[in-house]
Amino acid sequence: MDLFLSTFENRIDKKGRLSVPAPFRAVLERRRDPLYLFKSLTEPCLEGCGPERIGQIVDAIDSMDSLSAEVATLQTMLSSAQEMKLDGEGRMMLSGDFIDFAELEDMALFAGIGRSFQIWLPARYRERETAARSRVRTDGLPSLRLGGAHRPPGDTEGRR
Amino acid sequence: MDLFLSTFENRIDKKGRLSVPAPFRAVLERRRDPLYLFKSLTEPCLEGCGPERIGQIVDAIDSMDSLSAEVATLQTMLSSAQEMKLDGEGRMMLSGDFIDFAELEDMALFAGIGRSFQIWLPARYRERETAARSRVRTDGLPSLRLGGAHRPPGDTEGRR
DNA sequence: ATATTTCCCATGATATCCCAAATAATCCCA
DNA sequence: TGGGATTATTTGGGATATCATGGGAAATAT
Repeated sequence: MDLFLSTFENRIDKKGRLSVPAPFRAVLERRRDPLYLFKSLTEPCLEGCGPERIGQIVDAIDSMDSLSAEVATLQTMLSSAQEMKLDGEGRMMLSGDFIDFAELEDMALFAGIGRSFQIWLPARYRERETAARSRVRTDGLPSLRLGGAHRPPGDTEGRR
Repeated sequence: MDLFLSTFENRIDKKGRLSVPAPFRAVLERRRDPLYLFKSLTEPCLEGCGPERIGQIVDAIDSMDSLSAEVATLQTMLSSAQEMKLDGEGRMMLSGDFIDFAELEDMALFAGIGRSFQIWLPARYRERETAARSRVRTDGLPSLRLGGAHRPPGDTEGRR
């Protein structure tokens, strides 16, 4: 299983170009997948993924009550999604809308989170990471029984 | 079942390379597993493991409410995780982020803890080990029943 | 025609590869 | 059991390749 992991910080040059980290490009190229970006629903960052994840969102919407507010919310994810084309060096151009949404300046931080990744203003990402780590100290670790074949509580079994 | 056991102390050379102890490499090679490192959530050290643990975290995230704080915590783990590529001599390159986080200098101590291992600044690890042992004297042993095996009183611990 | 995007090549920084030296562990025979 | 020889492992350094970045020129759009 190849995943988006680790973080990378790249410069947005004065033409607005941004290199996608080579390891992330490698994941997509191995799968011959194009890259999609969309605005996060929950945080001031962009989300990046391949087409299968977009498909999951579409499927999730199809299975819901089409009149519900949740559907309208999820649809905004899709309507903000763009297929990104990369130049020969693996760079993409971010639209002004994306830059404004994530409040990006001259650096962008890519944070791999498994099947997708996020793009943050570096300072903002670090704040969030610090917050997560201090939460561990107060609330303890998320219940993950490492080592055994355990499932986290709330897992009703068979995903996907 | 082969496990990561014992401790090893290796030098970080001026290029930032660090040999993975041969016995640890042997465990991974037998399983044909790549090595992953990530920043510990609870201590100033790095954690090393195989892909199964990373997969557990990815699956746990998928099965949880994506708005929960726990998910953010687990994402922090993944974002700090890197698949380490080893050179022909079994060395890996530590990123500046890893070195800063664990406050490593020119030596790194590998501590095998079964299914995973940790990487510490040697002096810090020894502090912690001393503290753990003195806790045993003041607080008594943690409750651990090893399949009914008894330890004769005075046995300070099972080193080989 | 002017601005913006895309293509192409150049460059510096850094990671990777490859071979060699130094150190530590193991073996083997007396 | 000792001690020298052999092998495994760690460490070092130079050469090579990869990658992020920058800029000019060509292409496309406004």
